[in-house]
Amino acid sequence: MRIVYDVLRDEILSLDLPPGSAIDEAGLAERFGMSRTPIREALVRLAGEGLIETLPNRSTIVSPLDFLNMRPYFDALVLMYRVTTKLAAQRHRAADLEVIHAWQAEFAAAVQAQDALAMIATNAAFHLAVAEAGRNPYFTALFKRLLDEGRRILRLYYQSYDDQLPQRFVDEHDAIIAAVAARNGAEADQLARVHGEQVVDQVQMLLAGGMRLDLAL
Amino acid sequence: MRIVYDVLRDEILSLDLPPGSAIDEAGLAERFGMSRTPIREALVRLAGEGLIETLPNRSTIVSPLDFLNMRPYFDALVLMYRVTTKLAAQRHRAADLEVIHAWQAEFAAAVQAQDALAMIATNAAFHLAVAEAGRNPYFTALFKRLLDEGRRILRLYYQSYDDQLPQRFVDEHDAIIAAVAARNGAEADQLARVHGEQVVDQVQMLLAGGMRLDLAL
DNA sequence: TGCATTTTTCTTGTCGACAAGAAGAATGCA
DNA sequence: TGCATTCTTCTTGTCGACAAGAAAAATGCA
Repeated sequence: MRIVYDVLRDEILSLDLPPGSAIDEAGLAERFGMSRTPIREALVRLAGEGLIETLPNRSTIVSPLDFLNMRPYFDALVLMYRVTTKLAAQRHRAADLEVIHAWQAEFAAAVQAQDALAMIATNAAFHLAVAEAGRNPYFTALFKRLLDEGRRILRLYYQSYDDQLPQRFVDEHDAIIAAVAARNGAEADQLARVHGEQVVDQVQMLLAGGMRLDLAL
Repeated sequence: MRIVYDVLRDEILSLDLPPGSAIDEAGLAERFGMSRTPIREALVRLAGEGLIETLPNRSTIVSPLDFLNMRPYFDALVLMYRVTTKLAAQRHRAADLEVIHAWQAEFAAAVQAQDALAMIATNAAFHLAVAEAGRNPYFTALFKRLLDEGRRILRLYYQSYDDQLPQRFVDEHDAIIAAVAARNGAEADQLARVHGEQVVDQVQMLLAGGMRLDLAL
């Protein structure tokens, strides 16, 4: 059922269900007050998105986070930052900008309030709104998946600022909005690249250092 | 069950199940000699990949092909051609080149034999092998999905050559292999771009023209 | 006691049957 | 006859129970 899928997905992405933990169908069935059949359908969907891994005839577990080879993840993330922003500059319509502005306002508010969880959510929503304006469902879908996967990783990132994200990020978002509004694809691309690489560098520095402790979330 | 998923997937991509046609669970259950439960699981997986669309409490149909807005599809395809080839140049290992060479040989043979279906399959396998050498599962997954989706579209393309693909494509593959082997990322990127855009231009010419007839496949 | 083998016990995978919901057919009324 | 409403019929969604398979426990033998 839809509900089961949504709840489990959120619990996985928020690390309520820690990576590697086992998933018990019968238990979930009891918890949600329904039969195992709809539970299994939700699990199949989650497996399709790579959020859980199902060992045949054996247990199914929440997909582990692989902190060793994150290079591919970051490469993909930065490229999607770039391409979706560039496309937004080229293909956006007036109404799109309103949505983007709205999310940027919420993001700024979250930064102001030093609310880490809200920052993660609104930042993702901001960039997704930009991606939507680019009108390429293939890129948007991959980007969404990367941002979701990132919810499990980026949390470390925000913690490195002690729940305090620099104002600079808000400014960069504003610059991106300006480039998109001006339909300047090259500029939008460049800004998105810098914006993305900044996140990546920071997280990699964290991982290179002794940030192992936080993984026990 | 795995088998059902594979068979249905192939029938959809090969247009044996035409876009828009209805899918009957009970019928499939009888055909595969099993209960509806495993059938449904296969359908959920297919829906997750966008190959079928399921109207709640109503019928489920094979996803229609949208020939009007294919721009996003082509944009994504060309970008994935480029980025996977470039990464292959940067990250491949010796063993990867052997696999790539093997598929290129099969592709050349298919062109020689003027076997359109084999061309489609081996061309996709060739580019996927290149993508695998790039070692970015996010890009590879999207690329695979685009190539699969392309099996339903590209067929038109190959028909435009009357099942006779120019030798030029084989040569371009060779050039790509050379750039990858030389670890020349920029060159690989450029070659992949031209290669991809060529396919796109050709298909778009077909669609602009009166190629509507073939859609009744 | 140590190891191989059997048995038990879970978990997952599959089944047949029933419930729910929607589209279309049939009916009744003006 | 035309239209709204009820009823039928089909398809999908869910259920509880059973089958299959794997890990763990127990047993037997040296």
